[in-house]
Amino acid sequence: MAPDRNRRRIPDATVSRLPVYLRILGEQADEGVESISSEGLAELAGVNAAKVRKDLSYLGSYGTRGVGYEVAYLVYQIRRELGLTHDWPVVIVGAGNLGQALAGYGGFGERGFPVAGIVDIDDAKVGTVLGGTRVRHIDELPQIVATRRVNIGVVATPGAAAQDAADRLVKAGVTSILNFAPVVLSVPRAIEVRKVDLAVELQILSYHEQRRAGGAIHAVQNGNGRSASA
Amino acid sequence: MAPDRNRRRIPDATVSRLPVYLRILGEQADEGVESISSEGLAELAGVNAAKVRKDLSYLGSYGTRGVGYEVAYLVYQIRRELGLTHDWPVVIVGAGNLGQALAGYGGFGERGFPVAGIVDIDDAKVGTVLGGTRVRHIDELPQIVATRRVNIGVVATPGAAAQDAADRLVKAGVTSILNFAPVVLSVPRAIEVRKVDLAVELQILSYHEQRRAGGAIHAVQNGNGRSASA
DNA sequence: AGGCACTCGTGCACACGTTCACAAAGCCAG
DNA sequence: CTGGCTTTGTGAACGTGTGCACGAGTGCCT
Repeated sequence: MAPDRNRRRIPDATVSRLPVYLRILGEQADEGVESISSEGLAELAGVNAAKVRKDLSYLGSYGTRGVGYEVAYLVYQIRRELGLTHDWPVVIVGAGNLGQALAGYGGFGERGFPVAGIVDIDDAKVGTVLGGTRVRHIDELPQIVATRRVNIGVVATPGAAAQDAADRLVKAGVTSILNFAPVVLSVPRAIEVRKVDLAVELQILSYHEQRRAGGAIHAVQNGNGRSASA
Repeated sequence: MAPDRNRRRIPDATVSRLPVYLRILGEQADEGVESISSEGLAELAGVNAAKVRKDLSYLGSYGTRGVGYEVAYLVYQIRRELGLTHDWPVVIVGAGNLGQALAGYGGFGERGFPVAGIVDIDDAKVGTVLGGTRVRHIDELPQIVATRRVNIGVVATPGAAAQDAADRLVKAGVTSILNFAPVVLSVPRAIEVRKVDLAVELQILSYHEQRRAGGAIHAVQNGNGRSASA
């Protein structure tokens, strides 16, 4: 059999960095770079070189000592591990401000996540066209999920409607959800949920600003010493 | 002096959960709930009760044993700790799909982060009105930041323009940045950067989907056992 | 062929975060 | 006032993630 089949579990922290490496490697490939060292990649990703090596070691030993990593091969391996060897169509629930922006944003399809459909509960919105996709009624959700083989749903509704949206997605057969609504979704254990909450992000920044202002006499004034920040 | 002035450092993990508690407590207050236990709050936030207690203990001892926490007081304390006692105006760079959605989304101002301005480098977009705010040219950024006392900038440009946007924000005097562009920003150490990357989130979901499909014979079929997921 | 410079892969120690478990503290009933 | 019930606050154990430091390969140059 193959040396080791994919039974190794990759730590969450690593999984969340692999997409960053992948994007950078893609850019490097476009620029004609064929080989890259852990230190070079680390610099571009804004992380520690040892971390890069450890992260990549979970995929297997795909580097060459004394040389570095072959960019194209590494791209292939990361894509394979992340399941990006084929497209994952997504369905968007909610055609408000955010849903429209998401549907209109081309970057989705380009990166392997084509919008299979966008639905809303409001009849006034149904029928309008967003980014080449016609808004359909939420009752058509099961059909869209089934015929387009959708596994990933995006909740882009107001908070009050989010749990209902999630329930419908789950019932329709979706197994992963990306939630933009500011609520904690309650779903069966087997469903993977990730949350993006703008208010939370801003409040975290607010905490640091407040701390800066309220506390230290040694208010950080030193302008320089650049550091890459994820 | 006061028992202990705010010189305790709150762990990052806790800071990122406080906004969630805050929102839930606000909702509870609106429903007339006056007191809540760590277990009740934990349930609503989808976390462990011990974690809630430890998180809240970093703010001080604001609970009452045998009873729980007084909702209104806790709201006040969390808001104070997060620096939400006053508004933090934000400036948005980039009036594309995302920038428009952010400006149009009312929830920003409501939560204490009014949009002080939105700028773009494209003259064609300057002058259009989004969510009550007129788009101005990016050259006006320093003026907006100065006159409106803006500390927080939002980068909503395409990837290629993001570093320039960040540079301009920093030069204008912004000290925190929320970055939606899929690039690692290089900024002075003193600047706090948080990143929101949709492609990364989707790719993480893809990883789990791929794992589900490729691996286990014991494909998780058990429909129930609800769990709250952040 | 041998030595040297370079870079990966990883064992190990440390830091951070989570969870358990329990004493301390408050409330209430009788 | 006492005893019992509830819930907080936190010490301690555990698990996960990070970063150093170094052995082990690899390629290049002489």
